[in-house]
This record gives sequence, C-alpha cells and structure tokens, in this order.
Amino acid sequence: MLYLKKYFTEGLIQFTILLSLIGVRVDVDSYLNNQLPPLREIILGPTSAYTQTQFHNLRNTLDGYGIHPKSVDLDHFFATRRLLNQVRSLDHLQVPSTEVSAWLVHRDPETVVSAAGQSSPSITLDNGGGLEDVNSPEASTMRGGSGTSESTYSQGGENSLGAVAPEDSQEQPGERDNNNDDLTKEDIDLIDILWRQDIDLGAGREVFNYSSRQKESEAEKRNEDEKDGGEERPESWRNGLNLEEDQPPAPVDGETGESIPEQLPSLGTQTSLSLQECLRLLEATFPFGEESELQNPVVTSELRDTSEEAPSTSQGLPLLPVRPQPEPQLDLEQQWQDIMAIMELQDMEVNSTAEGSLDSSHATDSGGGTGSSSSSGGTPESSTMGEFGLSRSTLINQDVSLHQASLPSCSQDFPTLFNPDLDPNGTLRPALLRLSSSNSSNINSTYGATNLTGLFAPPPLNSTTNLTSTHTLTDPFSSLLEESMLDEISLLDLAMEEGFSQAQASQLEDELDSDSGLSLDSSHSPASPSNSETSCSSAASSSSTSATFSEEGAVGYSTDSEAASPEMEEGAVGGYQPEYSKLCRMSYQDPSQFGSLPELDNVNHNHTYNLPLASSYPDHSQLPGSCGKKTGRDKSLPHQSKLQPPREFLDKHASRDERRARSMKIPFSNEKIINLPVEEFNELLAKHHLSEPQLALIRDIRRRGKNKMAAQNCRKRKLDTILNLEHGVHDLRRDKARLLKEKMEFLRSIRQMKQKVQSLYQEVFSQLRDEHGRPYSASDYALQYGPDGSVLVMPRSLAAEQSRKPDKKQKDKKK
DNA sequence: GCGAATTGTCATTCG
DNA sequence: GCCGAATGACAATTC
Repeated sequence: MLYLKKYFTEGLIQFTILLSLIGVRVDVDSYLNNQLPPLREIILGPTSAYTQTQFHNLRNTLDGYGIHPKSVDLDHFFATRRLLNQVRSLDHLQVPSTEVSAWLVHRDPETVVSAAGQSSPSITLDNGGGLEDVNSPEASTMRGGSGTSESTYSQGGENSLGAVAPEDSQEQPGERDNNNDDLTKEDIDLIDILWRQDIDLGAGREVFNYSSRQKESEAEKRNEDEKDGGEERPESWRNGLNLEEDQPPAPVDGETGESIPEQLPSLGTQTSLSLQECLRLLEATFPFGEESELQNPVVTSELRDTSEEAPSTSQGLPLLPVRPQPEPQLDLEQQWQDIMAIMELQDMEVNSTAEGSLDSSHATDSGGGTGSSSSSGGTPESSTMGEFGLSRSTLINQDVSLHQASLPSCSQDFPTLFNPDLDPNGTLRPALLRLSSSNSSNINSTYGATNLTGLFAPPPLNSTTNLTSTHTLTDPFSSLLEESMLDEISLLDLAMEEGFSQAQASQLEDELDSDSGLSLDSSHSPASPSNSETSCSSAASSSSTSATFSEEGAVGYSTDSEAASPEMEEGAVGGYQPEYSKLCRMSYQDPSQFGSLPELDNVNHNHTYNLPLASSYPDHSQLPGSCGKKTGRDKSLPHQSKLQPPREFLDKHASRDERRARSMKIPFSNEKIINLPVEEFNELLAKHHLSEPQLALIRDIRRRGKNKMAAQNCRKRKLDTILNLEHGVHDLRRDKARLLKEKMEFLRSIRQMKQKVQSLYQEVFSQLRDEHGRPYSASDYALQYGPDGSVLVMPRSLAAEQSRKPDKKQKDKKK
C-alpha cells in the first residue's frame, strides 16, 4: 500500500511538475491535500517549506485565496501577501532574525568543510534551485550565467538554507565530501518514511539530522561533481526532475552527482520534489533547527571567530546551536531559565557585548558581502541578499520558535512572512515588521554565549545590535526603571530618615536577638503582669518552698501557708527568733539558690520582696554563713551584742516589726501574723490572751507586712510591665528592621528584573527589521505591549499617544 | 557625703 | 463596713 500510494503521488507530482515546466498550470493540491503537502509548497521550495505552520496547514492560502505558484500574478500575490503579513505583524511581537551573512563571511575553510559535511544545505539548495528554476527560468538562467557574482535571493536562500548551489559548489570546491554512498535507496526510503512518520508524531531532530546529512552529503557530492563538470543549476534541477530515471540505479548522477532522488523515497522517485518535500517536512517539523542544523557547523565556527573578535548579540543569536534542541519549546524554556540564571552574571557585560555585537553585526552586514563571496560573492548588496536568503530560512525557524516561545498567536504569521522570500525576482523580502530573533540557536547563543542582558533594550538606529542599548531604553521600561529607582531611593531615604539603614536594621536585628540591657532577664520576664502574679502565686502555693515565701516571697499571693503554720507557730512559740527571717531572707538572695525558682529569676537585683522569709523556717543551719548583709541599724542595737552568736546574728537582721514583736513578747511569728487568713488569724489571736498593745502591734505588723508584700508585688508588676513594654518595643523595632530589609531585597530584585527586561527589550528590538531588512530606529519606534500580551512595534509618537490615553483615563477615574 | 537604688511604710483607693 | 489588694508617696536603708 505504501509503495502504491507513493508511486501514485509521485507520479502525479512528476506529471504536475512537467506540466508546470511547459507552462501548463495544474493545481494538484486539491488532489493531494490529504496525503501530500500542497504542491505549491513543494514548488515554492524551501521558503514555504520552512514554515512550520504551513506544514500543519498544508494549504498555503492567503485568506482563502489560493494562488498557483507559477501564476503570472505571482508578484502581485507575493506583494499582497507581504502587505498582509505586515499588517498582521503589527499586532505581534516579531523577533528579527539574525543575518547569516556574517557567518559566511567569517567562516573558515575548515569550518565550512565541517559544516558542509554535517549540514544538509545541499538538499535545500536543490530544492530552492529547482523551485526557482521552475518558477522563473529566467532566474535560473541568471544564476547559471551570473554564477557566483549573482547572489539572488534564491541563491541566498539556498546558501542560507545550507543548500549547495552549483555556484556554491564552485566557490567551495573541495569543502564537501560525499557521505552518501553508504546508503542504498531502500535504506534512504525507509529512513525517510520513518522520518516522516516521526515528523507526524513530532519527530525528534536526530532523524532529521540524519536525513539532512545524507542530503547534504549528496548535495555536496553533487556540488563537487558540478565543480568538476561546471554544471549549471538548471541542469542540476532538471536532473533532479529526471531523477526518476536515475532512481532505479539510485546512484549519484554523473553530471550533477545527485543522489538526492534516492533520499526522497517517501514522496516518490522525484529527487527535487522529494527533497523539497522532505525539506518542507523537516522544516515544518523542526522550525528551529533545520536551518540551524544545516548551518550550525558554520554558525558555530563563525561564532568562535566572531566571538573572539567581538562578541555581538546579533551574531551570537544566529549562532545559537539549534541542533541540540530536540524540542523547541522545551529548549526555549530551558534557554530562558539559563538566560535568567546567566543574566545576573552578565548584566554588567551587556553594554559592552551589545556594542561588540553591533560592530560585528555591521561587519557582518558590510563584510558579509565580501565574506560571502564564497557563497554568493558579488557586491555587499548581493551578499546581503544572499545573507537574507540564508537567514531567511533560519529566520523563519527562528521566528517560529521565538514566536512560540513568547507570542503563541503569531505562529501563523510566519508562513506568510516567509512567502515574500520566495519572490521570484530573487529579491529578499523580509517581512515588514518581523521579530526575527534568529533561530532558537540564536536564542541560545544570545542567552548563552552572549549576554541576555541586552534584551529588550531598544536597538540602535541602524544597527542590528544594541549599540545604543544603554541609553536608548524604550519608554516603558526606562520609565519603569526610573520609577523603581526613584522609589527605591525614596525608600532608602525614608529608611535613613527613620534611622533604619540596612546596616542599622541588621544591627538592630542582632541587638534585638540579644537580651535586653536590663539587669533583669527579659527572656524570663512574664509575658504580662498578670502572668507574673500568677507565677508568684503559684509558686507560693505550689510547694513547701512557698512556705518559705510565706512572709514576703509569697506575699499576698499565697493563701495556703497554713501547712507551714503549725511549724511556724511552734517555732514562734518555742522561740521566736525574728532574726532568722531576715537572715534567711538574705541568704536567699544568693542567685544560685533561686535558680530553681523560675518566678524569681525575674528579679536579679537586690530586691528581697520575693524572697522567702526565713522566720517560718527556723533552720539554724542556714543562718551563719550567709548573713552579713544586714548591718547598720541592727548593729547599733545594744542588746544584740549580748545575744549569743546565733541570736545576736538573728537580732541584727531582724526587722523593726520583728524586733518590736520580740520586744513585746508576741508569741507567734510575724510571718504568721501577716500571712494567716483572717479567720485563722482571729482564732490565733483568740487563743492567746494578748494585751491591747500587743494586739495593736500584731495588727500593725500584719497590716505593714501585707502592705509591704503588696508594695513588692506592685513594684514587681510595675517592673514587669515596663519590661514587657520594652520587649514589645524591641519586637516592633525588629519587625520594622526585618520589613525594611525585605523591602530592600524586593527593591533590589525589582531592579534586577527591570534590568533584565530592559536588556531583553533591547535585544528584541535590535533584531527587528523592516521590510527592507533594516533595523528599526530606537528613536522612532518602540515596542508596545498590549493588554493581551501582544507586542507591537509602533512609532514612538503613536505609542506615546496611547500611553497618554490610559493615563488620562486613570486620572479621570481618580477624579 | 551624696546620689541612686532598694525597701519599707503610710495613706488611699478599689473591688 | 471590712478585708485585701493596689498604688502613690515618703522615708529609711544600702551601695
């Protein structure tokens, strides 16, 4: 079945071609639409074939209006198409394609050899040549006659496509080696079939490379043969047409050395047609890479050369190796990621690189003619033509890829844009507004080899590179950048005014991390006064230790000191020693002893109101060593000297109330007097028959004691409140510093992003080309970003008007 | 001896 | 009205 179909279609194609050659217009597309790509595309050759969208659309119609490639109105058709493309391109961001001419100029014989050997340009050339010949025999004759000097678009296209034109072959005689001999026709056919299947399935590029290599090798071989035989292109093309005759043997044509027919089995025996078809399919399948693949070797070599001389973004872009990219979109993503990663590192290099690229681009443009002499020779014009032709194919792919990457909706425009290239006159017709960002490889090179930082900067007026990138920022980005910078500056000023410079903020943060300068450990301070109270109360009531606080430490908070009361009573009764309370209290001032008491950690100073009163614990063993603090008035007491060492010592440190109570022979301790509940206290008083002075003293002691504890608690709460407030202030300051720091970081990131956008803008704009292939003036044109994500190239005046309108609207809204 | 800090006390208020 | 807590004010004490 496959063969039957193949032969059938091939026969039709051949027949159609023959008819077309003799001037009979036959539209086979209508018959072969479903099975084969439109014949028109085949006839149109590489140009149309390079368009991926065409591959999908199969019909290269102009808004439903189809035109036969050989129609007399072809010029009109192309003109109309070009105009339409221009109109369409207005609402799409088009990446200008880099010009291949530079590579041709710089390529070294070695590189050329490698390129020729690896790339599949020869195939393309065959196609292009065939097409052109078919379309305009005159052109073909011109080529043949002009030979090297004439660098028509077709030639350029062929060259650019990597096709090896006879002239090229002549120009570059020994460069191409034929690798084709190894493969038989069946193998090639099988490969081609598989390749086409893969294409339908989104074939990998490797297959294409392989076939392209074969084609290339064949083309090279043919070129060599041509060199030897001096055969003109028309002949070769005819040979291609007549390949069917050669197919059975499938050997290389003696004259042209074309083994091409063998390579195009799927389409049929037709060499040229099959080649074109293959190319078309390949191009459609590999919008990015086909051209680049073909040209990559040269490109890479060129890259090296150019990079050494002057790293130019423009050159770098085209040079980008597309081959390694199996999937364009994925590659783009990866490229973008890489770009983003690299951008920061290369930000500083953008300007210099842009200039270098500009220079190189100029060299390419001007020198391209000279350098391209090998391929097209002739004047710079012609070389440029050829360059365009070369770049065309690449450009198309590039456009597609780039377009897909950033502007999905624009994909359809590329085919249309591409058609102008097919102008039979051989003049290269770049799309009016085209973002020909070189091919994917270009992107790679741009981002990888060269700086991406230059992207989005408006291109220099007449240069494809970013000569004036730095100072010719487009309005949108420059304005944004300025605003951001101003904002940042203002923020910085504000921060400075507030005394929060970045360094200060960080310093403050460090300071805040540390403990407050207060003697009290803020970290241990209760969260709130209430907490402190609760902690105190809990501590007082929680354990026996709380009993030690019964007099002062637990002050007021502990109501359950009753457990200790019996002992206290006994102690008081058995021998009231007020000294102990004070002494023990002082002994508790030892921080080590309070370490286990969290609630006491808050107080590191000399305040004793939290300390337990030793009077409740007449543990004499604790007395001696630690008391010495109380002096002064206690020492002055005369009777203390009479006391024995413990009593004397205790008496020294006894409080006034304690001394009074002792002097008044109060039978119980002050602690009990103070801390006992009212009922118990009343009971206690009732148990003992006390005189009025004693009762009054006891009540005063209780009152003062309670008031003292209350005062201590009050002070403590007050202190805690202060500490909490201080802590809150610290927290707020730290938060402020952190926020300020984050703000700085955000501003910095915004600035970096704006720089990146600026560079991208410059890069894109620098690659824009008008219909004449000239770069747009950054002073006259600017990229305008639509709300829907589209990017348009429009005059600055118009862009300014549009930008004013929204502002007015906003103002109106505000009003 | 002075000043600051600490502590105790008083008076008052409030719940 | 009493009690206890809280608090301001003052004084005494300590360093």
